[in-house]
Amino acid sequence: MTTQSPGLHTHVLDALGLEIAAGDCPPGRVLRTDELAQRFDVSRTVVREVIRVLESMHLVESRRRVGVTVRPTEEWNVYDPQVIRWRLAGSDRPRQLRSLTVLRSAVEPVAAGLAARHATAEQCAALTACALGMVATSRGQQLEGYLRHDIAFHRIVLDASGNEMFARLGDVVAEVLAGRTHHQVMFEDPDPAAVTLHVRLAEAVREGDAAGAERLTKEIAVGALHELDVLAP
Amino acid sequence: MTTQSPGLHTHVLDALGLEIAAGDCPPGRVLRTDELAQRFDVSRTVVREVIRVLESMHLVESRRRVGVTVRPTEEWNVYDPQVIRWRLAGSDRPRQLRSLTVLRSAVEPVAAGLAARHATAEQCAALTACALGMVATSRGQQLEGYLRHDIAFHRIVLDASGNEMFARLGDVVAEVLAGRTHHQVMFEDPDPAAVTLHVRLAEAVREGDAAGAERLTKEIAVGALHELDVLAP
DNA sequence: GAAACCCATTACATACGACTTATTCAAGAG
DNA sequence: CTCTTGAATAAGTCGTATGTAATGGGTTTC
Repeated sequence: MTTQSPGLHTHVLDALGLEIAAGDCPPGRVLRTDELAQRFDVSRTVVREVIRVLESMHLVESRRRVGVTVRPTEEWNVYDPQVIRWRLAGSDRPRQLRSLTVLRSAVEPVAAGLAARHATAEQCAALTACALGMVATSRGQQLEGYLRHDIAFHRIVLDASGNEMFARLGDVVAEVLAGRTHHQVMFEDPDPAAVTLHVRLAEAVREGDAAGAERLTKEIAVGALHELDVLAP
Repeated sequence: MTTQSPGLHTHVLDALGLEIAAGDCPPGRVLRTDELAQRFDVSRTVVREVIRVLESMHLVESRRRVGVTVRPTEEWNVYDPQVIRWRLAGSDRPRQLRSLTVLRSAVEPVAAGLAARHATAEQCAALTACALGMVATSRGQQLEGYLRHDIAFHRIVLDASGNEMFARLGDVVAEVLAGRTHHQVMFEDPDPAAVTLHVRLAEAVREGDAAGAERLTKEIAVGALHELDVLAP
């Protein structure tokens, strides 16, 4: 998905991005383009393009005569899906999941309220279908299927809000849900209460009940946060 | 601030980014690296680095034999501060301001609630100072000074929330506030009610009143949305 | 005549080497 | 001790050459 083509550029970018996001290169560390070219066995051209991309993500800063310095975490473009993926693959994945879940708890209720007002008939139908799919896969170790419906559900709500900033968080939410499912052991079936909440949320949106949709989404978010508290220190 | 050095790369990137964000290059339009190199009178190397950066922002897609195609708006990384700046400079600035203000109305109340719980003494002091600064500049055509305090105020709240995703929205909020102030005619003094709300919000955070902070921030957001409704169609 | 196959064209992808420029650091002059 | 100056350094820029994949047309085949 991310690596559309196994090009040289993509490979080096991913490797470097992962290293930096994982903290292997602490802030202030300087990288030399020549060294990187040698290390990855690519030309300086490719390295420079990668550096430029990392620079646009504010992960590094390139200055003459000094080299490429890793910037402190607070300056990274943490909303870049690529950066999110790199960080979720690293060691502080729990902290990252918590930050993102708190963000979800702020955004999704408002988005759901807007969705209740603006959702089209097609979106309502799709939402109900996803909720049904979640019910159908909620028992019997079908976590992968459940995850797929869960992701689609939240993406539709964000899209239906009619706000493009919300809509573009669909990828972020997908990463969070996938990360949560794949992180913890997959022996447990999803929380039945959460399934019920999703079904009722689909109803609320269909009926245009903005306040109800917002409240139900808040409950879902609280459940997600609580789940994190239980499973992560 | 953004353009630290008037390098060739930065110049071309800004020019192309602005063009695309402004919609001068509609989605599907193909650009040729050779043409761009000629147009900007730079080498293909520079153009390719720029293209790579635009590609990482999902503004364009580069494919062999076909060229660099502009991607549809829905796929852009609209949380990239650079993209936000480009779009705010373009023609659909009102729409953009509305989207971002709705995002603020979702995020900032929750952030304020968290800030009331986690703010340090220094942050509380700085918040109060900003509120005082807003009061001091709220009359007599001192909009620039008011804006500076307003931006600092919201940035502190987002920082004090302790959530890095919220904290990183400080730049976005700054762009929105600056865009709003510089967009509308600057003859009018800021809304006195908004000033009062900020003062009370600083108090609520200092007293650790999370619910109050959240409610006050919601009121500020409602005011901002209403202001947009009045000034933009 | 339609579908499958092949090949030449095209524009990006990668590489390499030369030169430029800004920045730093240190040595030397005042 | 401060300021100036200059040498060293690593990124910035450029031009060119070659690799590579996707497209479009032409040919073959059934």
